[in-house]
Amino acid sequence: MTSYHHGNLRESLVETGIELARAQGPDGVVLREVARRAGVSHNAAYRHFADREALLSEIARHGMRELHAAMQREIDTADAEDHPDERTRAAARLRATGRAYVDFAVAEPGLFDVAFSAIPDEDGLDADTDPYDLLTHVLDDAVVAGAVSADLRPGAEVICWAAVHGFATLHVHGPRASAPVEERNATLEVMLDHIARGLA
Amino acid sequence: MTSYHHGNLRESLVETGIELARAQGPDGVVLREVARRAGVSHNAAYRHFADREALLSEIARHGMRELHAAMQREIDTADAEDHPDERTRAAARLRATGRAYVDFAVAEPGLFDVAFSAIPDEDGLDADTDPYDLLTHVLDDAVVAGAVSADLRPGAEVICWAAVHGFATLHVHGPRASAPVEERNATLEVMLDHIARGLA
DNA sequence: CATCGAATGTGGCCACTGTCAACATCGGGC
DNA sequence: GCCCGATGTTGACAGTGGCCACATTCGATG
Repeated sequence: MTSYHHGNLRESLVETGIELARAQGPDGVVLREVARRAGVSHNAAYRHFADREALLSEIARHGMRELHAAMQREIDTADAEDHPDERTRAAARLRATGRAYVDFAVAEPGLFDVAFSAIPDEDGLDADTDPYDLLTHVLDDAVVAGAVSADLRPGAEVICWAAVHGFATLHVHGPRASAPVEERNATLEVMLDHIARGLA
Repeated sequence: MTSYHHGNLRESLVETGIELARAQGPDGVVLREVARRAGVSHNAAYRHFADREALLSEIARHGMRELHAAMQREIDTADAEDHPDERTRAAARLRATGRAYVDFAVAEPGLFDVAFSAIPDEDGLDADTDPYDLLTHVLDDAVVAGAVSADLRPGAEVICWAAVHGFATLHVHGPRASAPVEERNATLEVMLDHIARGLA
């Protein structure tokens, strides 16, 4: 039954690590605990990861993919709704992007933390799993649709990202962590208003 | 010379801890290393701090004070400049606030990290050393001076803070850490433009 | 000034972690 | 069928945060 060789250890370690990351954040990803839960001796992980940081990087990569997926879902939902014109549709997609980002961070603080605290490994993310790439496309589309002025396009990714990322971190483990949900959501909408107006 | 009683241990520990925090961030603040550098046995720290987290909180408090001071300095500088009217002056102060925040984060990444990663101890910051309070006042003044519309005042602290905080964290240890300084500064100015226009 | 209790610092200990080196076991290609 | 590389295991080490019992010193009280 339990053969000497696990057969699928690397994947199991990553999955277990993800569980720990979700439950307890970066510090919860303890190599020995991961190994224990995977039913394997401590040290076995070293056959698949150079060190703890390498495992964290893999978990971070997964977190980024999840974040990307959550954003894509919200974008698609916004896209499927009725809109009077393409400009409005593009604006809705941009809003959805930001909302999804914050919602993900709040719903999965541990993963979110790991995603941004771990040093990414040498080869980054695929273009189609990188949240930053997604935002870039949404903004490009918004320019075409006339929701974002071409003059204001340069640097817009960073600005949008900064606003939303800061909002998320302040509310995840920062000084705003104790803010009520309704207030958080209301303020977020106001911020998204600002962004939309500022870029138009 | 080296008497049994240090005489000033608590303060020494905090100072040493600050050095470590500045040099290596939160993980660099190792109780035993702090004690070592303070020329005292490990464990002595427990007479002054409940645990490592308590020392980190104290360091975080210091970081917040430094951040506050840096912001205040920039604000004063902006205030001392010539301005055509009070509206412009208030806008300049708001910009200075944001710039100082980012500059501090980039200049003191370790302290900045500790300030926002450590759990603040029970009694928070004095009103006059809390960066958030400072921002609030700057915004209030800006409303009076007509640089910020009263309609847009609610939630403005959080939005300004989020934008600037996100910008800072993305550039300190996030995916934008490798961005060139000129680009960072240029983008920051654009973001400050957005904020100023968005709140007017 | 003497004394004694509280405050402060010490040394030893424990459980735990990441990492390394040596060894065990397995599975697939000659 | 055998052997070598890949994969897991065991044992060890240094380093950490935290607790305990003990040592030293300071300061208030007599």
